[in-house]
Amino acid sequence: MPTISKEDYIKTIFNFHNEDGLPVTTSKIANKLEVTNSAISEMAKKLAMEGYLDYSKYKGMNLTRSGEKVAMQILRRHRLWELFLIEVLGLSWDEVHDEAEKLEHSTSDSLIDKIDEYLGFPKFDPHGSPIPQRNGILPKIPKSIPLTDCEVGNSYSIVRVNDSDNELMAYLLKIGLVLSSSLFLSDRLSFDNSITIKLADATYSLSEKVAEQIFVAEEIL
Amino acid sequence: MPTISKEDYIKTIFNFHNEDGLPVTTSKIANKLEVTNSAISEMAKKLAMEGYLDYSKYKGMNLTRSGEKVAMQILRRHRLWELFLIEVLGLSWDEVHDEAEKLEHSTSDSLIDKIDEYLGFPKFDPHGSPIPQRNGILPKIPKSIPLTDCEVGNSYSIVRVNDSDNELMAYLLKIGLVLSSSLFLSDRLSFDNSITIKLADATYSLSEKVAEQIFVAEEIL
DNA sequence: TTATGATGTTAAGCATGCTTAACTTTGTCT
DNA sequence: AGACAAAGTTAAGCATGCTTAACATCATAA
Ligand SMILES: [Mn+2]
Ligand SMILES: [Mn+2]
Ligand SMILES: [Mn+2]
Ligand SMILES: [Mn+2]
Repeated sequence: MPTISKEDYIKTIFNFHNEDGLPVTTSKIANKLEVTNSAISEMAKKLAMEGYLDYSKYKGMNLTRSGEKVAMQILRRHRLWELFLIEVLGLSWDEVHDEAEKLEHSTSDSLIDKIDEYLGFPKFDPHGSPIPQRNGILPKIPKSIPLTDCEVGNSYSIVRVNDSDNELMAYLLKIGLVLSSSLFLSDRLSFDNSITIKLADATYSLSEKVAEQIFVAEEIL
Repeated sequence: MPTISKEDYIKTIFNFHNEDGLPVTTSKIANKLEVTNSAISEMAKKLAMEGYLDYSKYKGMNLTRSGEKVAMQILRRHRLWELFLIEVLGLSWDEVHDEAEKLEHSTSDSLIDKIDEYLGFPKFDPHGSPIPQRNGILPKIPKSIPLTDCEVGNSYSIVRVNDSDNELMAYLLKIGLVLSSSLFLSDRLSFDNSITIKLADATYSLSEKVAEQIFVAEEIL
């Protein structure tokens, strides 16, 4: 029912709210969607009018029940497409996000249900995010923390990666930092919060900004 | 590069031109796309400016080389998706056109090439229309005539069906009039040009408007 | 050949989703 | 508290792709 733009707004608001539980700010969405703050302010009014958002000026936004339902629908489409493109059509880890970003707006419920069935009703997408089920319920995610919050000297396994920048994805794929791989956190510079990690075959230094995108669980020894 | 609207305009112009070789009229496109004539006139000017059309007022439209290239691209996406949805995801004959009508605008060249490869580089879609190859070349179609031009007393096999109305498609599927099936043309009323056909299991009367959508080849006995 | 209806085009206006520029509110630091 | 910068909002305007209404051209038949 909503337009393509509105679907992307609603999805983005959900994702930010899901990160920290706080009302989502205008600037965050503007930055993510690469439009100006004023576009967000205007759209927020419309989405609130249409019942998708709770919004009061200067106070940020929260999805209503109805908005959350839309968000689940779009995330379901996005994440099932990502998995399908990798599993069935052989696209690579770093290509699927951009394709899914478009396909998520052109897929009927009946088609996405067929894809879900074809894949065997998977619970997680290729980057470790949970796939909303047909009933709108989001599978429980394994406990994980961002690499920025980890302790030097420990080993971790990759649980989830924020896939929204495909250049970053291509880099992580290249160095072998993919889902389920192990890493050892060997150092952190307090100068810039950059970290040093050991993967299977080599050692890499990652900036704080990169480390923020990577979510891990403590390795069970 | 063109917008979704423009892609649909260009595709529609190609299809009409392909039918009879004449310059395509404003009304035909307006009728097909369910917009007013004035929307077509305006868009024709823009598409001509952008180099996709030859167009002079009151004289109809023809695609340029550049317009034809776009048309091939969109038809390729549309028809490969239709086949893929049927072959891989199990959608039915009458469902795929509407899905493909949306997906054709959200599919990168690299993704559609993967689909093409997955299907084994097919030459025809599920309704008998040729699928443009990666190089933009349209496979040669088997010689066929509309059911309206057939002779009473002969047998024919179904070569192609115009799939743009999904209610009609569902009806044809229901009565077993699908690709490659045989029919015997037993009667024609000159009163309304309706025809009577015998399929494997039963006899049906089809209006002229329906018969126009069905293309057949004389059965080799 | 001229009237007439069908077909096609233009003009004005609207909704959507953006922009920039001007203005308002908020949070923070002194 | 007061000042200042950051964040957010509003106003005005633009492009796209439609609409309706008015106007232009075409085809054709008396
Ligand atoms: Mn993604
Ligand atoms: Mn999207
Ligand atoms: Mn079709
Ligand atoms: Mn389309």
